[in-house]
Amino acid sequence: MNLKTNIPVNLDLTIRSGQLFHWTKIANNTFKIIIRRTVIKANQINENIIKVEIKGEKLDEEKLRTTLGLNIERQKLLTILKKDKLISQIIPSYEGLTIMKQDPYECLISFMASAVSNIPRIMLNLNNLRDETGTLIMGSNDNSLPSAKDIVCIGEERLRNIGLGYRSKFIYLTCKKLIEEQISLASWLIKTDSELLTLLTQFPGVGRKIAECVMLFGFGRLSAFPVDIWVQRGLIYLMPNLKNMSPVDLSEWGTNRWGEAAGMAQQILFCAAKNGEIFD
DNA sequence: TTGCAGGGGCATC
DNA sequence: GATGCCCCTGCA
Repeated sequence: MNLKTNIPVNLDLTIRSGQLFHWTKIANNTFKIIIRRTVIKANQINENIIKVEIKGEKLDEEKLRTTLGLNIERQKLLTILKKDKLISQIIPSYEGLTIMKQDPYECLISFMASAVSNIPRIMLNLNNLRDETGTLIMGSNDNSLPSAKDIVCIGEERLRNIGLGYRSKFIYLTCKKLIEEQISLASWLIKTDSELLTLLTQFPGVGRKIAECVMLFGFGRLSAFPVDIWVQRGLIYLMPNLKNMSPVDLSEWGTNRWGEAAGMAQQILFCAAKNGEIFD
């Protein structure tokens, strides 16, 4: 199936931008992405076409487009950011970047695993978690992420053996809470942003940063603005007068400044800072 | 080899 | 609000 976009997109840039951890590169411009019980092979044909093949559970075209971030109004968001004199200077390298849409539960577990870690390690931990405790996706060689129930059965010790360190306790307790309180994350889709932030930060091990990531990448809240060390550095480079603000305050600041384009702004800032582009 | 920093959060003061 | 601690991996 070919997915077309009206505005150029860059799959490679998007996938490697640190928003999704469940993927492998299998060829030039071709990636294998695991989401829930589906394996998506995505191959960028040209700047407006991505060819996809799927294994496991079916996803219709609309769902695939949403998953790959092709349905958000990027033209509109970029227009907002380009009017901002500060951030507009770093946009050109990242015009093809988009925000993908993950499963809320998988996104929550993934970003809990990301705390005080680094991308290679996060991907290693999550790969091992899937391989050792997930279940095989029919018609593929890949496992899906274990469910909350699975993780409760596995126990904290097993998570530690997988290498998740002190995050193991938090992930275990969060899954226990999900099961015991019969929480359906899907039912949170109708919550307001501030309600969602409050609910997410009630999970053990989930503070402002992780909650904002889950809102942005799992719930499609494009005005969320997660602030980690890289985004903080990026902001301070562009606006030195922000240097005394805490990450929590910067998060609010970003959402207030860029509104519905805040999520896109943070992703651009994150990439620019990590690539060393914003330092001279 | 060693030391350090890495997409935080929490308890304690 | 500031500080120490939680774990372990990649990297210099």
